[in-house]
Amino acid sequence: MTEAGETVNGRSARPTSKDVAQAAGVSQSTVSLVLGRKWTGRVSPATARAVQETAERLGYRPNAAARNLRLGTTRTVLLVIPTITAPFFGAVYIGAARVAARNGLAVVVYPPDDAGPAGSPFAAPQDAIDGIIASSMTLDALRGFGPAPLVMLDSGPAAAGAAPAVDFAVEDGMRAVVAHLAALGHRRFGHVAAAVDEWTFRARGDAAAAAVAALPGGTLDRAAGRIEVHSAKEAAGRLLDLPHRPTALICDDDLLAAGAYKAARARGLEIPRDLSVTGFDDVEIARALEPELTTVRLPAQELGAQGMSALLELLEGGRPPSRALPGELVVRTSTAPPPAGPG
Amino acid sequence: MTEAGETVNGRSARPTSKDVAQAAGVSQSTVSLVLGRKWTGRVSPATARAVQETAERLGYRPNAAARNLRLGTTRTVLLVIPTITAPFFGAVYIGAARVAARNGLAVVVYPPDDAGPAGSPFAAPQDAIDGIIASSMTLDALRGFGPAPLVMLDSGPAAAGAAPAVDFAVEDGMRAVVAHLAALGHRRFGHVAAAVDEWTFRARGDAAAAAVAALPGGTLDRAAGRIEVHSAKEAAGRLLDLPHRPTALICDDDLLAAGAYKAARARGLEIPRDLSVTGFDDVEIARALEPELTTVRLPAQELGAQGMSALLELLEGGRPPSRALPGELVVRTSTAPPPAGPG
DNA sequence: CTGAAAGCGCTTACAG
DNA sequence: CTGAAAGCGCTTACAG
Repeated sequence: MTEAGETVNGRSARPTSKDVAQAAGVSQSTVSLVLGRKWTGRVSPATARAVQETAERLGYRPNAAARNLRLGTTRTVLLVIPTITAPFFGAVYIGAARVAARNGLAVVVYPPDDAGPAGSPFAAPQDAIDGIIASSMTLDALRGFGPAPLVMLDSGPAAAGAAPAVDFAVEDGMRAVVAHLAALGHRRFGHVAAAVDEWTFRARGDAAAAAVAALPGGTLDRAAGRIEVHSAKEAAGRLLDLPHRPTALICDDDLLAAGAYKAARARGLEIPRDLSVTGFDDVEIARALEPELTTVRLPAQELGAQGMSALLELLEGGRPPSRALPGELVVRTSTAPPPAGPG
Repeated sequence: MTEAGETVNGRSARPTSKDVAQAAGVSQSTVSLVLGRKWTGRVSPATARAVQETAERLGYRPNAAARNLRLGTTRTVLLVIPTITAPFFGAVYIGAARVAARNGLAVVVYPPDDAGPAGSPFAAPQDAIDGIIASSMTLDALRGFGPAPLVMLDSGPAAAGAAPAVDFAVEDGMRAVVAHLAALGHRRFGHVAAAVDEWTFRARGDAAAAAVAALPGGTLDRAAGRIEVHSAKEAAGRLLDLPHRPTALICDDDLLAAGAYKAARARGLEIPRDLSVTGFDDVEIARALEPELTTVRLPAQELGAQGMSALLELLEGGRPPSRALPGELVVRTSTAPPPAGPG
């Protein structure tokens, strides 16, 4: 291993544009022009080729700090997400990072854990960024970040009014869930809600309520839990212990559905024979559950990718339009007609 | 929203140390000294205080690019992991990022998805980093990254020979699993192996084989699958279809165990009555499964944290020792004595 | 105790 | 077509 700062023969191990210039017998500015792809019409093709070859041979890579200082730019953007451990946000990150890298940008994730920016012991990276993409939060939570080009993801119309936004059409997804269950014959629903004050969950809850209300004879009870298996089990249990218990549990999230499975099993209810259960998101756990979970697939990676594209457009002075990405109902084996009988 | 480069009253919106100097009536070097905390004995306390107050009032933050250029440092390190979507690596990231932030370092994750560095379309971020932490890979996979201070995580003794390393004591963990099952009375084991050529999985497999071999009457069959539910189900199924089928399935990973659950259910086997199953890692899915999974908890966050600490030490010229973090057997309800009978 | 100056490695007018 | 020079905003000898 050779350390970055090490010198070989009294010379810096990492060549600069000056070194390339010297080796190629041209001026440093010519090197910069050529490698910055601004040479056509200003440098002869032969010289350009020589410079390129010399740079390649010496393994030259421009110094990012110098470039950033000169240009007043950092080529890095901040991705603000509630948590990186949830597979959903991992996918958002991948989508964003992929588009970013294609455009020579780096993505730094913040905050690195579940602690919010406020009161966080973490150094504030917002000093060295060109823009911000925030997912699944309110504009309010972004106050600590100061002014910077901003794109909001999965944050609803309020955020969309203040910044270019990419959302999911979660209401459509939820309506598809209710329609699917209604078509199977269900009328008594339980909503296992995420106890998280975010637009995306309010929208899911409102859409479920509206869709059930539009159903002749439809009823909906609700219990909220944290997005965590045991809290969800407890919430779902409350619904299942109702005197007139629901025949279908609509969960705001796949992990919540895992908790609903536990609550059902604890009561000797078999899914989907005695109880139908649905999730939302379609993360890996949906297919790990037994029976596999009927859920709404949210294109998380696409969300990140489109968010980054919008930020890129914003950075270039454009006005990217806000948009909504459709979800897709994925019917698996956790849903079936309600049990016949007195229910 | 105000863009970073915007000017107000013909003046750059973001103050520099020169602005602070002018406002405080001192030289720019004094500002730098004071804010860099190198002023004691060189600047009078009164002046220092005045500078600090002025900087605060103007909302001054040093320009990172200028600082990096001058210092030849970037204050960012690369975290190279196989994938960010696996909850395990999310935890590693959090641990590393937490320690990094406490020391004013940023962490950039690479590669942003499952594609390896080789042939990846992603820009190479290794041009602007101070060091690298790589988790769960071979030194070989790091060839593209050139020389940089390096710490290896969860990569075994071969890596530890070349760089400071933090590993898990996975062999101990696997021995604890076998001992636990043996104490329950199991003798016929199946090993659902991860089809991943990494030290950590080879070590798990070898430790399981050795521990079972040391058991009077112990037998071990093996089947490998990708770390993905359906592939795991298929691998576990092969083991369960053996003429003399195992009474316990030892899985290299919790997700593999989820597949084993499916294989068992598909054959009408009830866990743990007819079959015991164990996992490894203790990620969220372990508790989402029904019954909850007996597994080995690997302190992933601690791995990231200790890795970053080691890198910090390395960056300061030290020689951090390699070390191994103990796992912990977590006994839940997926393990029980083997069924009595001809088995 | 304080300031003027050099220089990190780039990009980009500007002059020729 | 090519080069000399300025300057981005810092840190750190150096001079006083």
